[in-house]
Amino acid sequence: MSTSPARTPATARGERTRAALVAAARTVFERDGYLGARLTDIAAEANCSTGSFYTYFDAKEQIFQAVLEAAQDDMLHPGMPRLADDEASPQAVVRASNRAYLQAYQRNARLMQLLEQVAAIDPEFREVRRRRAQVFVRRNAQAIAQLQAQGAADPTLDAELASRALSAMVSRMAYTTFCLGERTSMNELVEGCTQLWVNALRLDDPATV
Amino acid sequence: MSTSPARTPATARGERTRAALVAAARTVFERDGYLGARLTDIAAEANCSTGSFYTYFDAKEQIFQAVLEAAQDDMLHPGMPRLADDEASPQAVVRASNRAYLQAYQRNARLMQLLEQVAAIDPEFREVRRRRAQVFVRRNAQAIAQLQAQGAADPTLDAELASRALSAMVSRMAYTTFCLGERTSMNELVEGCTQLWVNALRLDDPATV
Amino acid sequence: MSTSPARTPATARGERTRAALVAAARTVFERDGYLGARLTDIAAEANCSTGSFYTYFDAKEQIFQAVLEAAQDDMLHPGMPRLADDEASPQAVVRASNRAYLQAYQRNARLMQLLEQVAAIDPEFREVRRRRAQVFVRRNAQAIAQLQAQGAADPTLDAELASRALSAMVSRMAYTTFCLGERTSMNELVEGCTQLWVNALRLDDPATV
Amino acid sequence: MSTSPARTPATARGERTRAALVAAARTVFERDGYLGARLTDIAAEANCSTGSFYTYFDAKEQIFQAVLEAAQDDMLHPGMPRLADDEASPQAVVRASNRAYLQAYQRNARLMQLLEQVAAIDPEFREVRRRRAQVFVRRNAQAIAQLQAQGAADPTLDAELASRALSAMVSRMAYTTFCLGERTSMNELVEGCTQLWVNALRLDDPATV
DNA sequence: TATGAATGAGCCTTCATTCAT
DNA sequence: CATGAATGAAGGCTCATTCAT
Repeated sequence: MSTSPARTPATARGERTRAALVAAARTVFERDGYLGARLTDIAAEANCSTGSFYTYFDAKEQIFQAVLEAAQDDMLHPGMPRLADDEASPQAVVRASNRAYLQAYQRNARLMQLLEQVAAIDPEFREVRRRRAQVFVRRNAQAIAQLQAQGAADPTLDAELASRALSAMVSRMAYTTFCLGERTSMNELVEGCTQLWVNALRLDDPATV
Repeated sequence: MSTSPARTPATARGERTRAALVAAARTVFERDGYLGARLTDIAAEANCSTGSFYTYFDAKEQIFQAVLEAAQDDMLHPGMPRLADDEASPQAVVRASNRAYLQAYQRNARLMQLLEQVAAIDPEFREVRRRRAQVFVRRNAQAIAQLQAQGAADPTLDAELASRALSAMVSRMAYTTFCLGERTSMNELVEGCTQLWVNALRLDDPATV
Repeated sequence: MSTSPARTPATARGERTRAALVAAARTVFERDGYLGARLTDIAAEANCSTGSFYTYFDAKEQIFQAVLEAAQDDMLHPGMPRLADDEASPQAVVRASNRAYLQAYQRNARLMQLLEQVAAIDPEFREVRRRRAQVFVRRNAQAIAQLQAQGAADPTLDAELASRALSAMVSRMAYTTFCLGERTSMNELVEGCTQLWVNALRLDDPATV
Repeated sequence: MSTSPARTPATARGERTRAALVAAARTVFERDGYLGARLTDIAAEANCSTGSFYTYFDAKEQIFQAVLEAAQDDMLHPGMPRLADDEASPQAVVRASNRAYLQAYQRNARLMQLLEQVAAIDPEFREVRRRRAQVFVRRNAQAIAQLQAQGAADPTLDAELASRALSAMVSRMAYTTFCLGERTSMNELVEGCTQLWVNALRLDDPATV
């Protein structure tokens, strides 16, 4: 699964069909859920026969993996607004970072919910989700450690654990808001999360500044 | 589903059969997952016929609901150590509260993972999970508001949002640790979460004390 | 497979259904061949649903195994006419034995052809066929050895190998005649095979008598 | 099928492709069995497209037929060591003949097993097998008749039936040994079969000499 | 000729649910 | 109440064969 598609199309026509299947799969998955999606429906949506599905994928999991991969660029590298920008205050960086994350989440909300669904069912996708989360956790842990080194963040925190916890917090807020329909505005979310980050890390505590 | 069991056993014998089914269901669900569990297996595990299953339950969801209810006491009211105890410092209360929650989660980890699984699949159980979470969020939001009123917590925070975020944080740490196997000790968890709560609420900030 | 049916019916009704399925299977197998037989057809022929098939059998092989077992009594113990009869001449015994075997083969010709078919496809049934053949080979090898000990058969023969070869000879004659339609009368067969056995073992050679 | 290949390649390139397909088919058939072999695999093994397969063959049976034909020379005319050699004793001729047959069988054991497999499934190939067998049966029947005419073989035997039976015997011994793995050495086989032939035909009975 | 993608009929298998005893 | 056999809709998957390039 890690290497996703079993067979790669050799011709342009094949490339088109495969792409059509992946697009159709996303549509059907988002419409019917992972379990509810039938390969038949995906093929139909892609205007091809069920046999063609098996030309490119071995099973539902595999095409879901392909759907995720097709969306990953947008989800993993949300237009990061100068995270390492020297001029920006740590607080501004946190805010920008949270906003970027939350907006990317919102854009791909149906897909994120699907990932939650599949991860709850299939251990292989729990691993996918874990890896995805870890990208953010690592990135944030390093930023926290750097701030601690600069004397700008609470030095008694375990950077790794704090990153895990605060990242989980933002991620979970995104999930409840965009997937479960908890009614909160983007601004509230961004500001609320940012304030909690800032406080938790003591970014503006006079003692740490 | 909301009113859980369809039919309540009239005889003692029926009571026993029903209880056996619920216990068997928990065993089978925890062993095979929600989707993997077949009603046949549950009946077999309970040493009764498949027909008997339908004497007490209408469907798989319903018996899962019953399993949850049977476990709920332990999960919802984890031996709360005097939350409103006037003598205890806010920090001590947060710590005790987190520890109680995390320990209850650990005790019921398999079931919590199941709930995640089912919630990811079935909207009715998303609601169950939401209600369960809300109990904690409310309780914590009230505590936060009270501390704010006492001048002991950052007054600029939105108590409701902060509670949602920080509760989600702890809950998600519990999930990754006890359900996904992230290796963190109970003490690390309790202390890490507590410190982040304390910082985030500015419980020991001189300015707020 | 060796222990054939996975689940044994508990009630009389189940017993009836299972028996109906086995009978239907023999009919369908003999009509359509092993490969051509669809589980659907077998269930239909037995007047039950496809689901019922799976109540008693896991797969086509398994029900075929059951069909064989149901027929085995007639095939393995063909009314052996006093093989160890002291009064009978060895030649008479060979003749009677061959006749009994060939008649049993003829009675079950369609099934024997099926067994050949399945054995050619499935290694497990090659083993079944081998075991069935071995029963005859052993029995005959012992008879040959006994005749040798009595000075009534060519002592230079390897009794085991001779038995294997001569048994294969009769068996193959039965196959080509009753399954492939080679036109030979039962009498020709019996007499021809018997004469070859008698000669091959030198049963009436003056030197060995 | 009887007229084997549907289309004969016109160009040298076509000739090469066709030959590659036949060779690949033998490899795949021997590896996966007749039923297990997919045309796709054969084409892949021959390093050509599935489409090309249909340029030369109409179906799986047809290429199997081609495989058999390609191997037939070695199988039908095993370097017959002067069968009609006047100088050799009948017994020596039988021995040489059996050895030649058994060695040819051993060389082509996988293919012979395949032929058994296909013959068990497809009536057309039963006919192929029958014709192949008949070549030997005829040849042997003529030899037997000749020996009878010379007063060297039991004159009471039906030459045709005896040939059928004794040929089947050798053929079946070859099958069980080389295809089913019955452990018997080539020498044992040759000597055992020869002795049974000699006895059965009474080739060295003083009365017939 | 060669290519390899596209086709789709066809069969197997599962399991929640019903029902006769 | 208990039993467990019967049901059958539903969907996954294969692979021989066709066809557009």
